[in-house]
Parts: sequence; C-alpha cells; structure tokens
Amino acid sequence: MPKSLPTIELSGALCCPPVAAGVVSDDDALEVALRLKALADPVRIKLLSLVLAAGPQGTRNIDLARELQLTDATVSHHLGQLSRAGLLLATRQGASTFYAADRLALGALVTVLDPNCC
Amino acid sequence: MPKSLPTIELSGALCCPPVAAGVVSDDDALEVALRLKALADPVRIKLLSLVLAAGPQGTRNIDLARELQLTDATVSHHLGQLSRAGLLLATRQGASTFYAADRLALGALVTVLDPNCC
DNA sequence: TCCATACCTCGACATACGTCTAGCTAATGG
DNA sequence: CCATTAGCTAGACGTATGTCGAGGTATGGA
Repeated sequence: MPKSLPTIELSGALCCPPVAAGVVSDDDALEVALRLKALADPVRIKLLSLVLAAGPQGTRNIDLARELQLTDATVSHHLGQLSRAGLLLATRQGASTFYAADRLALGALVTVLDPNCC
Repeated sequence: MPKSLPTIELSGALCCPPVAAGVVSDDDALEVALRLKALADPVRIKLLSLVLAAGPQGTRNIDLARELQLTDATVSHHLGQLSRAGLLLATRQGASTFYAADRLALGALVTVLDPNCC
C-alpha cells in the first residue's frame, strides 16, 4: 500500500454496477474495497452478528466489549470503522449510544459482489 | 492486530451459518474475515472483475499486469491472495497460468453476508 | 454539587500489508 | 543449445492497522 488509499465518504449508500457485470472503474473498486476493509476483521464480523442479533433497537459499546472481551476503546474503534463505512446506524440515548446494523447498506454491498446478480 | 491472525486453510468452500442468522463463532468469524480480507483491496476488486469478465477460460498474469499498470510481481502477489482464499481457480497451460473466478466460492461468501438470507 | 457511568480521543506499540527490484525456474522457439 | 518469455519467490521499503492505557467529556443520579 505504498500509495495511501484516499479517505472518501462512505456513509451514503453504495451504488455501483455489480463486479460481475463488467470491469469496474477505479473509483468503484475503491468504494467497494474500503467497505470490505471495514468488514474484513474477525472482531468486526462478530460485532456485526451481535448487532444484527440485537435487532433494530441496537446494542451499546459496553455490552459488546463485555461480550468480546475487549476494552471499550477497542470496541469504539471497531464501531467507528463500521459506522464510517455506513454499515451501522448510531443513535444516542442519554449517556449511551445504541448501534444497529444498517441492513440496506449491507445488502447493497452484498449485491455488488454477487456473481449471480446479472 | 496484536494477536496475529492464524493462517488457516481457505481453499475449501466456505460453509457456515449466515452472519444474520445468529451470533457467529470465533472460528466462523475468522474464516469469513480472512476471505473478506483477500477481497478488501481496490486492486483485487478490479482484478476480480477483470477475471470475471474473461469468463471460464481465465486470464494471464501478464495481461492483468498490463491492464492494471502494475508489475507482474505485484499482480502475482494479489493473485496469490485471491487463490489462497479460494476465490480463483488457476490452471497451468504450458508456460502460462490462467486464472478464472470461482463463482461458487464468491457466491458462498456473499450468501453468508446477506442480511436477507434468513 | 459531586460522583459514577458510558463513550470517545490520543498516543504508543507491534504487526500486517502493498509495492517494487532482483533473481530464479520452467516452457517455448529458433 | 541458447535466447526469450511467463511466472514465481525473496527481500526491502514505507504505510496502515488492531490493541491497549490514560485521560477527556457529557449524562444521570444522590
């Protein structure tokens, strides 16, 4: 990674032609790759499944940290990665922040990668 | 990544319950994450789309290198990552190696991530 | 007001990773 | 047999990343 990857806005919905539909542009490849990067970590996969299991109400940092046996700082880092990639929705409620999965965003990412999509 | 991720066999087909179906085990999270890691790079996304576009016959290292403006060594590295993750099928033919996309493997990965799968 | 709780941010550390050059092996063609 | 071509491997380089401890900020309750 000699040329450092640019930091781009990912919170919007991913919308680009499926990877199997033809050769993707550099920009689209970057968008897809950055979102995948956000997901390409075992802790974040578990995190996502925990958040999905919690339903639309979401889960708090501290509960996830307890479940994953990690510090709240580390969990905050991972939640930030997923949120910046547009995969989580965060809602403050008093002193707590509840994180819920953005199923539409995850679905969009999956669709772009689906080899049987077209 | 202080605890280095273990190196595990990924060439077989991914087979684990969807992430949305419940909390995934540590082992399953690792399997999914490692395969996603193999895909989470803009060059490899373009690579995959080029290989998919080439059809079942596949493409050669050198042609991909020319298309991507990278050295053959770098392309070889990326092809290795994707192959080890089970996403590419390599077949030698004389002095050349043809790489084709393993659509089933990619489909399996996509299915595991699909939030609407269950 | 004061303390506890939940969360975030910052800095540091070790490790992983993308890219290149150089050099090797193996197949092809004269 | 030699030259060329395709591909891989090894090593080096700079950068990115996961984790933690420490400390800050805001909310809520006694």
